[in-house]
Amino acid sequence: MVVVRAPGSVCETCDIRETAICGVLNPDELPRLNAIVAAQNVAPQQAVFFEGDPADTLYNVTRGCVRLSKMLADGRRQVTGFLLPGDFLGLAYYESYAYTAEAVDAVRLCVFPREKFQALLTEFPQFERRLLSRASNELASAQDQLLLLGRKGAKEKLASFLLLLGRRARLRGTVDGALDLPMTRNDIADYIGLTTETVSRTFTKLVDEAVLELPSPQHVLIKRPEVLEDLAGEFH
Amino acid sequence: MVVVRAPGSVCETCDIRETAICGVLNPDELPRLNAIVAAQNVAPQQAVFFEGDPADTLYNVTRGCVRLSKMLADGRRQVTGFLLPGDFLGLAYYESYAYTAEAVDAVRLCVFPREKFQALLTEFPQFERRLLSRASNELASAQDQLLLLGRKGAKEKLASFLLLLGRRARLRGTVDGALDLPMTRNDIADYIGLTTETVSRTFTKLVDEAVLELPSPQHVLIKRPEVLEDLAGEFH
DNA sequence: CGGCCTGTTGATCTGTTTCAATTTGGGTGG
DNA sequence: CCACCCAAATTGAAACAGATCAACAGGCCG
Repeated sequence: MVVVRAPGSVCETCDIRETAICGVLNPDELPRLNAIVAAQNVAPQQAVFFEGDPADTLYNVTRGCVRLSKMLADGRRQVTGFLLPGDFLGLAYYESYAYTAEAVDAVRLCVFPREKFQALLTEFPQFERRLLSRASNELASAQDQLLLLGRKGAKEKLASFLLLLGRRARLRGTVDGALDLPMTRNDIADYIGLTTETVSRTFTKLVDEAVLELPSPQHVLIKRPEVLEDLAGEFH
Repeated sequence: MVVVRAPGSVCETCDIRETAICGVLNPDELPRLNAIVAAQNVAPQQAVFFEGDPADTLYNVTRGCVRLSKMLADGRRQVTGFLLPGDFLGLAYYESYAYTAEAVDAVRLCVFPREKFQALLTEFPQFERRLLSRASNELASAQDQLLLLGRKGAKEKLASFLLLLGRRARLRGTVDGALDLPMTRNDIADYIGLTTETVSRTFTKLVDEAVLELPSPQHVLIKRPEVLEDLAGEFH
């Protein structure tokens, strides 16, 4: 694990600062954060930490995609989330992490030692406020995912997943309708509670129905988003 | 909806104060909380609020069981949680609630107007700290539930559910192994992602295997908790 | 060039749902 | 107090979605 001390200007030039928690700090507070942060690169498929590890570090994803997962004793896996740049990682008010975090592709993280981070929380209340707001958004997303896993069929699950990725991609200014899937079919399957085969079959069904195009397995073009919305079936 | 102004001494005599968020306040801070709280009774099956309602109130459950749920457009329902006395309700940092909250049985709530509650948060930082810690515990539970919904079979799901209730009942000092189920089979089914019939069948299987006894549908005796633990399959 | 990992497709199998019929139990009114 | 009523729970039989098992294609890297 390579941890590099961050140069003094990292935060100022960080292009995801507004979307990350750091965004609540104003220019004269920023150096305080800068002082406790380090950068870390994680290679594809490498773990950031494992479920059960002592939770002594907090992270901010600045590049790449991080996969969160939990395992059953016999090896069945549930992916509980995918983190993208701007996402916060490591909020654990027990002493140990509740899930494993691994890099899907080449990942870069901002690393905060827990003690120092908590000191900053006390110093800057708006920081804690922001964190609570984050946590509560994550809770809402988790509940959407409960609905997906508990009550949706295969097609509905995949549709919801693609829309979710689409929404997040749009926030980060991608070409509308073009989606990049850094994760494998197996990762997707473990996220939406299916098998690789069913995910694959469902993709081909949606292609047959002209809802999607798949120039390559990791590149999706959403041709008829309204059909996906319909399938996702959210009540609004 | 009946909202009763609370008498001056409510909080002092509240028997769930230690387990609720209010527990972080010391005796001289308590009156400040008392000043903004009201009591509310909710009859069985009545809604506290609906998904989408403006989130202008926060609650603390002091008696009974509250069911949280989300619906799909066609009526399929996912129960996202059951709240018991001491549980906090209404943490929503959007303007509207992300789920519906309904009384399972006779429920009593402490009601906090959002504005006033937030003012208290600013005034007592340890209050906000506690809330963040709650949120992060809930997040951890939600992830357990994702694992359950996404990767467990019917028997494993029911086992996990009963163990969860058991753990919570033990915290509140019940006779070990005796469980009360205030919710219906249908509520359970919608919580663990099954149908009423499958829940019922799985109960009878567990009774046949002498893991449980069912003196009545709402009263469970756990005879062999180790079998349930085994079925739940948590990795520890 | 060859091997391997990922993805796709096909055939079969199984756990859970669905549909349908009973049974049980708690609450209500006579 | 008892009989009735209705919702909830249980049980059975049939259907189905998705899993499992298996084969094969394609791209990438050594």
